[in-house]
Amino acid sequence: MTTTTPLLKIGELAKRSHLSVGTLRYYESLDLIKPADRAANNYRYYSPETLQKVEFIKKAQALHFSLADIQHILNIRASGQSPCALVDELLDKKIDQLEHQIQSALAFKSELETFRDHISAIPPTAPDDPTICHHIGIVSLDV
Amino acid sequence: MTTTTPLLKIGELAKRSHLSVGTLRYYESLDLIKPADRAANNYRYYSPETLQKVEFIKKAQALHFSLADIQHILNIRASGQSPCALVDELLDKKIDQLEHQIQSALAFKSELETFRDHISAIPPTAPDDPTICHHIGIVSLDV
DNA sequence: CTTGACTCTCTAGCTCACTGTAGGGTTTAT
DNA sequence: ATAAACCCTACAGTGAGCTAGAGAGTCAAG
Repeated sequence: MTTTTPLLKIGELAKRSHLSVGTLRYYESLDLIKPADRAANNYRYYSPETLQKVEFIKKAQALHFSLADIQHILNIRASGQSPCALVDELLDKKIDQLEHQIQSALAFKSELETFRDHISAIPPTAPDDPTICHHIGIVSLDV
Repeated sequence: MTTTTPLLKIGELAKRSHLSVGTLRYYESLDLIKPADRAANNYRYYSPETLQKVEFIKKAQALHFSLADIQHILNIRASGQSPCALVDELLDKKIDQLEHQIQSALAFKSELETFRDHISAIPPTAPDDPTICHHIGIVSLDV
């Protein structure tokens, strides 16, 4: 009693993956997925494993991997190797990037706050003043 | 002894502002600046105040205001009003946005770190494993 | 046999702040 | 007179990840 799992048309795959048909075709254009078959009508027919692949893509995206990263991971896997080392490396990189982002956002935020405090003591630029806005006019970004 | 300050050609303005000629023309396309005159040769001739305006734009950009924001500020100024209130409001908004960014980056970073620690205990996906990469396979982002 | 829901390809558009190129005209210095 | 250096317009391209639309073909149900 072998249940033959049928191939999926793109709409079906879209429904199950909660991605749009357009997105799936876009992924194909990036060689992330490809249909197991193209019937005479030129319709895409996907093997059910494609759903796993798409879920993988979504999970990797949730980790903020780019589609290019994901393509790379998928290529390694397709060549029969384990992509885990790459994944770990990318993960480390992401964490480092986040740390950088956080630090510079913190620094910039405190700069802006200092700036805001500084300008709150300054009256608004008068209409006949040649300056556009003193509040910005004084920016040197060391405040 | 009145020194008549001459009008600037675009290359001169570019040099003094350390912006490219292309950028200045781009700013004109966004109505951020415009030449005081166009001579018979169709060259742009800028009044020296344009340099102040361009410096203003650069300072506002340094505060991470978008060109659309800047255009808005400039329009208010051009209509004879003080844009300072708008500037203050935009500044507050930026600070709030930064705070949000920082918080979500922090949260996401600790999520990634937890995830990394979690997967470091898991062996790499074997080549004959149907999973693409266990390290990502287990992502649910509550880890 | 027709209607509606699907599918296809190809193209363009979105955001943002530019940069680069092609194909011309103008000015300045020698 | 000529060559370098400048100026002009108009359009395409960048990155990321899609979305939307035109125009056409296909399939299943009633």
